[in-house]
Amino acid sequence: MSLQDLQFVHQDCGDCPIRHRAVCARCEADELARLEQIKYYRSYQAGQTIVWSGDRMDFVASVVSGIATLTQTMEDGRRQMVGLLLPSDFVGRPGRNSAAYDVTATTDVVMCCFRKKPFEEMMTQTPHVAQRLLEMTLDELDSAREWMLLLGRKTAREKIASLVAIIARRDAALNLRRTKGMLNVDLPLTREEMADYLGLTLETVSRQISALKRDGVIHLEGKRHIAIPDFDRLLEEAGDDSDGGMLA
Amino acid sequence: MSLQDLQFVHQDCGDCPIRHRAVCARCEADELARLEQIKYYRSYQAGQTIVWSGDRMDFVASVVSGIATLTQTMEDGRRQMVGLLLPSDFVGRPGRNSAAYDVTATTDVVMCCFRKKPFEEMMTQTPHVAQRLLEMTLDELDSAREWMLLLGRKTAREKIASLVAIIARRDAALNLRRTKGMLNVDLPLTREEMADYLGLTLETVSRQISALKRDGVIHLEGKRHIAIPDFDRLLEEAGDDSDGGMLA
DNA sequence: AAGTTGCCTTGACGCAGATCAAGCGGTGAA
DNA sequence: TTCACCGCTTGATCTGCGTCAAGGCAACTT
Repeated sequence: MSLQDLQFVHQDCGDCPIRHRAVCARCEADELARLEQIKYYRSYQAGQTIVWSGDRMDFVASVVSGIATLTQTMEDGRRQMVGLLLPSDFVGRPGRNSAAYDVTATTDVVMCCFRKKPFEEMMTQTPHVAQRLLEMTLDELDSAREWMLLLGRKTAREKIASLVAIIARRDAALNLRRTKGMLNVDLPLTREEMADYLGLTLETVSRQISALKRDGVIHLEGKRHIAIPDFDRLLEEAGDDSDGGMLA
Repeated sequence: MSLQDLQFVHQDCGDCPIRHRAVCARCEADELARLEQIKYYRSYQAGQTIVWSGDRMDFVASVVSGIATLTQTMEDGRRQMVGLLLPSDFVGRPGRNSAAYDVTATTDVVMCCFRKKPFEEMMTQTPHVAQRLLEMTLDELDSAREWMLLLGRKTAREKIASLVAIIARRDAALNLRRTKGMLNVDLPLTREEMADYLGLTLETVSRQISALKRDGVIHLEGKRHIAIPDFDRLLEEAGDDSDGGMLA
């Protein structure tokens, strides 16, 4: 554990989010020390599969940089994305040792891993970590349930608008970027990945993006960059009843 | 705390599942005592709403008997069920004090409640409870994600078959009922509730149930009772790749 | 006995989104 | 320079499920 690491720890953002979010927030030096001893980093290239569904998984991890996805696949190839992992998101499941879905790196990804056994042991001794993990898991459960509403009941147009809004919100939580009063968003996903996320086909995704553009809800710059002139309008298109306090 | 209660505690099933699942499994008498002091029971009638989305929710609870549902509703009335609470399931969210979805009693329901504040305090002192809760939440997250695959990618027929399989499996975990080699299942939901769960309309639910019956995948006895002659056949119809070890 | 209500089934029809297919622009390799 | 490939767009057509509508059955009320 270098001095550099320690500095990170006592700033409000570290290179290893789990350390920060689970432990550092409370600045418990001994817990930190224990975590430091069992952690290691791994890198993955864009497109690379990190874990296959059903594989033995003997670590838990936290995304340091890049974007990874969780997907489930049916025998005939139908795919559904069930989670999007952004930096600071947690993956892995204490108390189970095989993965339930494929984890794939969408961009180049760096993960901060902890071997599961020692991590679990540490959890039994440091309630803060278990509690923090519980909070994070409950958050994920909430967003999974929001996603169920989207998948089950929203139209294609609403789905696209929701996705853009969600990405904008997540982006904004990190660094809000505005130019000329517009909210700017980079789509980190291909049309096909969006389709897998939204339960649509890539053609429908493309058509609806074009439609939203035509109607002035979003502005397209290139294929992956979106500007949002009016966030409330977007939320209306998404069928959401509130903006979740993002711009409050 | 009555003698009766104590007896339950040291049997392998209590009237209050959280006590059993979170604490009693490890037989920690003092944790139990603390839980006992802050718990109380509440009953709800079939159809009654337990909490409205957005309401202040100052307790967490565990279902003792009956069936409750979690639903989200859009302004225009489109509804999506996002969870089905069977006995022993947990509801409520430590660390947040408003409900994120409607909780409704489908049948008469008895809940074992804990006021949130003291429950949270207790959690900080007793790592077992937080850990058990984490495990339960991770399980819920897994099933939410399985449900996302269903909502996003399965056909109406597959959705119905999946629902029947899931209810059969849950039922079986408690008490497996077979007559003449058949698995018997009572549907605890109306057609409309099934539709809200599966992201369909009640007409489609009805049609697909009829179709599965016509094709011999299920036998209907009355409107709510189903017999399954061949569970593997049902799973095949559901598009699942394994039976999750239920009959192993 | 007749009417009401809740839950369910079935039919006819229309539409949102899937499927099939063609083509475009950018990028990298030969 | 040409070719191939990938990600994307757009058009034409098809289809599964939603929508609208009618009616059946069982339980309950008057």
